[in-house]
Formats: sequence, C-alpha cells, structure tokens
Amino acid sequence: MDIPKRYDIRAVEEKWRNWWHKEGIYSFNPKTKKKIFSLDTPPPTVSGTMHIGHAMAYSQADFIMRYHRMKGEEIFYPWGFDDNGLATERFVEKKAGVKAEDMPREEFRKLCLEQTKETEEYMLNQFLSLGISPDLNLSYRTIDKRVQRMSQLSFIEIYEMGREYRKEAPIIWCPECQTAIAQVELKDKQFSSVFNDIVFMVGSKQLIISTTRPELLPSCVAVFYHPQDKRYKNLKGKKAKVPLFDLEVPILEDKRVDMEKGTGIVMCCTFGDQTDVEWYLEHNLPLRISITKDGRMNQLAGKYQGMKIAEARKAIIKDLKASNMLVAQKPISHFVNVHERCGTEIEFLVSKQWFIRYLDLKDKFLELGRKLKWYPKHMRARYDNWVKGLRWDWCISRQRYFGIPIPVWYCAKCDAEILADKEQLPVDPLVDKPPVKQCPKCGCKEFVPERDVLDTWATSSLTPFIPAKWCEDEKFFNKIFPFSLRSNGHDIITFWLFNTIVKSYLHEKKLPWGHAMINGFVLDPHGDKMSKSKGNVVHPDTVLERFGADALRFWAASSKLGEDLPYQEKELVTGQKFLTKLWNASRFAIMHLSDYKPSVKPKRLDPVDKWILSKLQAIVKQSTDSFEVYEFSKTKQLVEDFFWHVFCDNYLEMIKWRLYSEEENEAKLSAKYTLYTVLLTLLKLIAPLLPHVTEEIYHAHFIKHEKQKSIHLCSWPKYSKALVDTTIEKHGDWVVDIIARVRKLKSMQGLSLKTELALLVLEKTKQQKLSDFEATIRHTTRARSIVYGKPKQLATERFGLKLEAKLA
RNA sequence: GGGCCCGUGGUCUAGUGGCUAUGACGUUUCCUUGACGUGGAAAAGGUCCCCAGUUCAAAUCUGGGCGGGCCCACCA
Repeated sequence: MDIPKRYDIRAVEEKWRNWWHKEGIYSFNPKTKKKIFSLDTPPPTVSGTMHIGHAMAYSQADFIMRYHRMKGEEIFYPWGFDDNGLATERFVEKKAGVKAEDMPREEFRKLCLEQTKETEEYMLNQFLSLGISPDLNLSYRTIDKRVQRMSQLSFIEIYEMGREYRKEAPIIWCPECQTAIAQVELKDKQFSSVFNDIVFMVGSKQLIISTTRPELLPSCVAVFYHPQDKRYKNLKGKKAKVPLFDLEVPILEDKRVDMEKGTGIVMCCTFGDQTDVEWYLEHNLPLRISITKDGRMNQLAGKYQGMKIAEARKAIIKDLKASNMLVAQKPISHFVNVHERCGTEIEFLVSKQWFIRYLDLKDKFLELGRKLKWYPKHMRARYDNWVKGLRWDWCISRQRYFGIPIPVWYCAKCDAEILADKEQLPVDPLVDKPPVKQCPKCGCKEFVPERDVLDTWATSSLTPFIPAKWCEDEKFFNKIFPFSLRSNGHDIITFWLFNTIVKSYLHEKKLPWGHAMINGFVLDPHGDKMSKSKGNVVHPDTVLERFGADALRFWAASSKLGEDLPYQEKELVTGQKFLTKLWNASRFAIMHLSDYKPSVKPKRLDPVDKWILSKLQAIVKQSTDSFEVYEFSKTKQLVEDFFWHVFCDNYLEMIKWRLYSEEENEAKLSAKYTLYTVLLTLLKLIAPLLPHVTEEIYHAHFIKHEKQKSIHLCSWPKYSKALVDTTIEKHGDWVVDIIARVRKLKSMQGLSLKTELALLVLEKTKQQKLSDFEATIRHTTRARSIVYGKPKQLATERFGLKLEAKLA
C-alpha cells in the first residue's frame, strides 16, 4: 500500500473516530465470558461546553480503558450527561434569556429538556473529538424517565429504611437561586466589609458589640461572651437591650466566642452564620427570622420591611448613627460563604426540607474509604478529612423547577407523608395522583403535592447504578456491579465520590467500585488556576483544531496521575512532532517491509536485532506495570524515549545497510523480522495514548498480517524473558557509543555525517566481543576499515571503550 | 488554625540513598545523509528552595524554616 508522505492529522482523526463507532469497536458484549473492566466517569454537567479540564481528565481515563481493552478484557464504558439541577437551569436561563420563576413550571421544564438535548449533542461531539472510547449504546441522561424512576425508587427505599426525614431545620439558603443548598456547594469569597461597634444597653450601662451585619439586629436572640472573659463575667444572667428594636435578649456564656475579636462580645442572630445555628440549637434560643427567601427584610424588621439586605444594612447604620448608638466603624476584609454557582452570600433560614440521616454512619464511611484502592494513595486523606468533618445530614430537597420530583404528597389536614407506589414511578406529584384515596392516619381526602425536586447529587450519586440497570435487570446488575474503576477530579472527592459511596452503601451495603483514579487540574502556563476573570482560560476546541486529538492526549499523558498540569503549548508542539516522527519512521519501515511476510522467521538473528529486542522487553514490562497502577505518564515517557532515541536515532541507522543491500540474505531477513516486530510492539504500547495515528499506521500495513480489524482490539504486548540477553545489550550499547563518538568527531569538525573514515581503531581487548557487530559499525560510521590496537585519540568515556578515528 | 501534595538548568519534567542528575522546549554551532529540515549531529546552561541532622554516601531519609497549590474549619 502507498503511504502518503504527510500525515493529515485532522482528516485521519475524523475518519477513524467515525469508523470506530460505526464498526462497534467499543461495543460491550453482555453475553461475554471474559473478565469485565468497567468505568464510572462523571457525567459532565450540561453547561454549554467542554472545558480543558474535562479534556485532560477524560483522556486520562480513556488511556486506562484502551489499555484494558487490549489486555483482552470486556470493556463496560458508559457515557452520561448530568442534565438536571441548578447548573443546568442557570445555563438554560442564560441561553434562552428567561427566568424560571417568571414562567409556568411546565413550560420551563420543557424548555430545559429541549435546550439540554441540543447542547448535549454538541457537547458529545466535543468529547468524542478527544478520541475517547465509550460505548454510546450505554448512554444515559440524568433527566431520562428511567433515571427519574431509579432516583425516586432510591428515595423511597431510603425512606423505608427510616433514613429519610422531613424536618423544619436551619438550612443554607441562596437568596439569588432561591433554594436550599448543601454544605459542599459553598465556597469562600473575600469581601471588604465594616465592623460596626453598636451600643446595647444593659440597665443604664452601655455594652459595645461589633458586628458586620447590623441588619440582623431584629433577629438578635442573645448576646454571648467567653466564660473566661473577666470583663463580662458580671453580666451573667442579665439582659441586653437591642438598639432600634424593642427587644431584650439574654446575656450568655459560650466558649466559641473569640475574646480577641471586636469587643469580645457577640450578638447571636437567627441566623447570621453557622455558629448562630449551633447556639440556637444548643441554648434553645427563640427563632426570629427577619430575612425572607428572596433576600429581603420581613415584618420583624419593622420599618425596614421589604428592603433588600444591603439596603437595610445602610438604613440601619444611618439610623444607629442618628441615635448615637453607633460608636465606631472599622473597615475589614473577611471571608464569607457564598454559593459556588452564583457567588451570592448565603443566608441561614428555617424551612421544611428532606434529609438523609447519615452522620451516624461516619465510621462505616471511613471503613469503606479504607477498602477502596486509591490512585494516587494519598487522595484518601481528603475523603477521610471530609467525612470526619461532616456536621449536617444530607439535605436532598431543592426548591427548583428542572429536576427529579420528590415522589411525595402530604395530607392536607395532618401533613402525613404519602409516598408514591414503586410501580407508579416515575411520578410527578404536581400532575399525578397519590396512590391512596384517603389519608391512612386521619382519613382526609385532600392531598398537597410536594413541589420540591431532588438535589442533583441525589441522582448523580447513582451513576454506577444507572448503566448497570439497578432494579431493572438483576442478573445484569450483578454482572456489572460493583464497577472496576471510578475516575474523577480531586475537587469532587468530597461530594460526588463520597455521595456515591453513601448511596451504594445504603442500597447495596458495599463499595460501588474497586479502584478510584483521581486526576488533577489543568493550570495556566504559570501554574495558576484558570478562571474567566483572569482571562487565562484555554478552550479545548481551539487546541484540537490546531494540534489534533492525539497531540492533546500526548499532553494529557504527560502529567502523573493526580498532579496538576500546566497548559504548555510547547508540549502540544512536541506531541505533534512525535506524531510526525512516528509517521515517518513507519513509512520508512513499511517501505522496506512491503514484500515481507511475518510468518517467515529468520533462522538466526543478527546481534543488533537481538540487542533491540532485548531492550524492548524492559519497555514492555515497565509499560504494563505502569498501566496497571494508572501511571500512564510513565508509559508515555518510556515509549517516547525508546522510540525516538533507541529505535529511530540508533537502531534504524544501524540496520540501513542490511535493508538496502541487494542480496536477500539471512541478515536482511533478520532486520525485517525485527523491524516489523519492534515497530508493531511500539505502536501497540502507545495506542492507548495515541489511538488515531497508531490506527492509521496499523491499517497502512500491519492489518494485512494481523488478525484484528483495529489495533485497539489487538493484544497487548507480552514480556518475553527468553528475549532478554544482558550481554548482548551491553555489547550493543558499546556499538552505539562508538557510533555516537564518531558522530561527535564529525560534528565538531563541521563535517557531514556521511563523511568517510579512512580507518577506525578499536581497542584490541574488545575485539572478540565486537566482532559480530563489525559490519554494522563499519557501515554506520562509514569507516573503510576497522583495525584493533591501541587507540591514541578520543580517550575513554562512558563504557571504558577506547577508539581512534582517522578521517579520509 | 487543621489535613494532604509540591518546590530539580530560562520553562516544563524524570529520578524515594550509590556511576559524570533524565528528557523535552528554548538558545548557539554544524550537517540539504537514500523515513523525516515539523529533520539529524553536537555545544552551552543546574547553589536539585534554605538550614540542621542521620549515613561511608542525601535531590532522595529525619527535623525545622521559606514559598506555592488543593481540601476542610473559622469568617461576630
């Protein structure tokens, strides 16, 4: 076959991507008897586009899957999208220019379904353009009817276990998104603010209290000082009068008070922060909520009612000043909890929410964390750290629109919870009827449907259940579950990975996977985090356009698993150069192999061929071992180095004289046999990382002689101890050294490498060991003759070899 | 404040006790060699963050410090 001189990256990559899916190269065979290797990857959130972090993480997981496919295992590699929840709503609102609360619920849900479908098609193409190898027949969306059913079923089962409860409880509330959010959805943001020293009256005495949130004065329920604070000891049991509002609150002790901060005395409001929540619960304080769900002041705030929080703060400060109750203001800069999706400062409210009770299972979760094999190992510490720090049960209800409905109705009279029948799922309580005609508790015939939807994590924590057909096909489920591997970023260990373990434990009493591989972040070239505000975001589409998928994967393979990877364009350039080199070396080989049949084996191998075959074994062994522990970067480095420096720079040069010889003799056959074997082995070793170029080369020649229709279905190279010969390796290395030093000599003199040598003098003592290599040395260095004696020039370097070269 | 990770030529990186510290990119010089000029050959370039200790021997182990990252806690 004619092989084109240039490798057309974009055309070739697209061709194979389509072919692989059309030919079912990635198809899972449910009837398989082979060992199944399965992967649970994060279904990307439908938020518009793939980002560079995705590109790295999904490539890295794909390396592993392709390796296992070549190992001969049956690959179960599903693909999913997470397309419900807040992130999706935000995306749709922005894209369509609407606000969910301004339109009928059904209409908004319909819009979301349409928009996500469209965006998913676009995003799927982006992901596939990385050359990843999922079986698209195993695709799912978290808003699918069958996933809704599964998620609701999970809800009902956990309810039946007695682990779900609905409770009026302080919850973390985002006034912008108007929903309860979880602890994990918070992040820190630095704000400049003001410490206001406000006067509270205790009898006729003034008590100065510092606060950044004077608008919460109407919510003040107590004042605290530290039990060891002598300044305030005398106030114990007394009452303080809150300025502007006609309130008297108790003065209490608590060791959580920081004596150094402000005046060492703090007001407790329901609720300003998490400590307030804890004090409210522990000291049995009254509840005085003055902020509404949309972030405005309510009737408790009196004349400030209706104002937004920021407005109320200003107005109250103004009034405090006017009445001389504000004695000082100090500007400060502090960190505040904000909702990670919108950056809005969160509030604490009390509202009825559904929870999964799991704080009692912390020890069990820690035990499961120890059972899971983590790659890299130290990532478990993050999980442990998180589990140990858990303080709230899992709030799974969200006051949103586009999500999976909570399958519950409430008795209009006694508020009894009526759960949907399992047979009736999926269900939407707003549309569907409850499974009973009257309340089993009070007989009332009216029901109120639950309006809330499930937290998206309550569903995406089921990702190993979804493609494994949990509660749909028991036989299939038992075949697939638990999965072999979960891959995800270190940033989501604490929720996605953790929540999945929670659900898996609750339903199945075991770990959802055997191994977890944890990938790092993509950073900008200086090692800083990428962010829109810094303007240092790199888009994978542009990278793919310019360098192609294999080059991008080459870059993604250069980071050790779990390590952050700076985006360096030069690494993409290096990748492209590697592809070109691979292409050209293969072209050269194929040119010489066109009439060669691998079934014809030479009777005797040339020592140079033995040398490279022996060295290749170490590469095979180490590459295999590295892939087994998810260290694809090691494999990449080994193969890259061997291919370039051992195979191209030296081996090909050393066998040219045999390949070009007119005579079809044993020596030439030995070269061809070895060239075929070594190149095919290297192609296979690098195929998981560079699937396109290796497939193209495989089809250009090797497919004629190999059985498989794709290189990705070929068997992974096996280490052969019989081929290892350390003596030959040592002698071959001498030869390489001799050639290198002759090259250096010529280079230093500014001569072409094809300049002939009149005479090459090698050490007499090495004569016997080098005799088999003599023809190779002579041809490769272009020496007219070799003699053995006592060389005077080019003294000993690395291998204790001495030589002398005389130019012609 | 707690936990974990990291600190190697200009840049990125390999290297968990032992030969002259690996490779890539960049820089300089030379070579149009029959796979490849998107190439080849060669050269220059390193206090292995700092200090102390263990050891015959430390980039590597221990302690302390400095700097960076991520997660958690705090955030009146």
